[in-house]
Amino acid sequence: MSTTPRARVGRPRATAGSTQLAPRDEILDAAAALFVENGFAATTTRAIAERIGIRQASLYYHFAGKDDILVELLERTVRPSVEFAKTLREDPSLASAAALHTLAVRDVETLAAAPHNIGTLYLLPEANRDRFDGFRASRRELRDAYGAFAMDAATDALRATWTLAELGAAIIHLVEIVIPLRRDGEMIDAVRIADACLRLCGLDDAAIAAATGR
Amino acid sequence: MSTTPRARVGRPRATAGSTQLAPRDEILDAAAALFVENGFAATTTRAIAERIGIRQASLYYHFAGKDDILVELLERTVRPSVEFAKTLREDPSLASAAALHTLAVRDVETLAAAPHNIGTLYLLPEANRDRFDGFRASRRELRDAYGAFAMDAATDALRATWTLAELGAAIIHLVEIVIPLRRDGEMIDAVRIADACLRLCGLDDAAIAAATGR
DNA sequence: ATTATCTATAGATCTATAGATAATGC
DNA sequence: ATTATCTATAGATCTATAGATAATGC
Repeated sequence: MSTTPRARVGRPRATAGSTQLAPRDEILDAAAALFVENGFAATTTRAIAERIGIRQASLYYHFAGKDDILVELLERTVRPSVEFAKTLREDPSLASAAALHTLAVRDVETLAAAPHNIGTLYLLPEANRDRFDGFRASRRELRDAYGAFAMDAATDALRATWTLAELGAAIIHLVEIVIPLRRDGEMIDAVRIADACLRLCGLDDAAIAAATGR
Repeated sequence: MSTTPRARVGRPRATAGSTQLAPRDEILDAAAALFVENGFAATTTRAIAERIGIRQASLYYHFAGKDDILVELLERTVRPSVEFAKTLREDPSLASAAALHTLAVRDVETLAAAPHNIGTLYLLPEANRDRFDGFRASRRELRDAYGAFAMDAATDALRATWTLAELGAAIIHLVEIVIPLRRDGEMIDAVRIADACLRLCGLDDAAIAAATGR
């Protein structure tokens, strides 16, 4: 019943560890776990390689450098959210408050389910370096999507005192509370966090219930 | 009018930079700025020393190792909050909701005003290492103080579904949203964040107004 | 004598490159 | 021929220690 393990092209690894993933994905997975656990600078290329059973130098066949591994991890993690936000913006039947709530729930659930609590990478000091400005641009895009929904949903009083970028930043960080909470092993409730996002916009319980169809 | 600069004990520095701070505090300040900017592992002892105009090896007269600098920074940053929480708990005239709000406002303001946005150190992956368990214990103490106030102030429905530690963790992370917001240059409003902490406990606007005497 | 610095350096890394090698593909 | 690994290593660090030195304190 077992499928014959198809031999791979290229010189075999010294330690034959069977894996289903493509080598590049193995590296990304191992690096993610280690970056989250120890940080970027403290994670050596040797540690990444050892975790998947290859030699340190072999990493460089798949990535030009250690930075490039983090670049790809950050991009892969943020991109689905940006794209989901885009589809929500294009739905004319969806009120802003409902869109904001939907986006927040989706993001919280994604962050809560992602392997290795990979959202932690957003909090690394290195993620703010210029080298990773592709990621930072995506992040700004997501922030502004949150901000646009929020400004539209917010009460007049709030709209007069917050900018779109400020409100977006506050909400995105509220959503990302799930990251440290998960690290601490605490309970996560996507709807409760999404509700809090709407409260931040000045909506009361009745307005939240109306916006979310409860 | 200028006070005569009093000569210091010990061999003079190669580059005479005038400073008011004790050398130990100079080191802590420089290290804080660099740890926040680049992270712990990426900050070299040489970079810290250069920032204050001493040789790399001279750091070791004041600290046994790089870790000990971070230990002291973390402890110094969290301790005032823990102590303030303790004084609030000992005040019998203060309702829990009011105490929670007061503590949150104070913490947000402290984090917002601290040099170098030093609260960022809490987010470093290294801060979770065993080596820094003194800090982590202080942090748990603060979390549980928040949790105790919050559980006491919360609605029955909430008390039935959250543990003290969970609610404390959620609130402390909500307070600490100020750290990334400040890094991004966004506006900070301590009262708004403290209000959100009470909303997280299920209090409505009227209850929040009552608790904070508005 | 004490203090706070300095110079010099050992020993342990760490990243990335060069070039060899052992598979499969055609 | 192509692919994906391996071995070996250069060059650049980085932390921490040893011991000298230049001030003040008594």
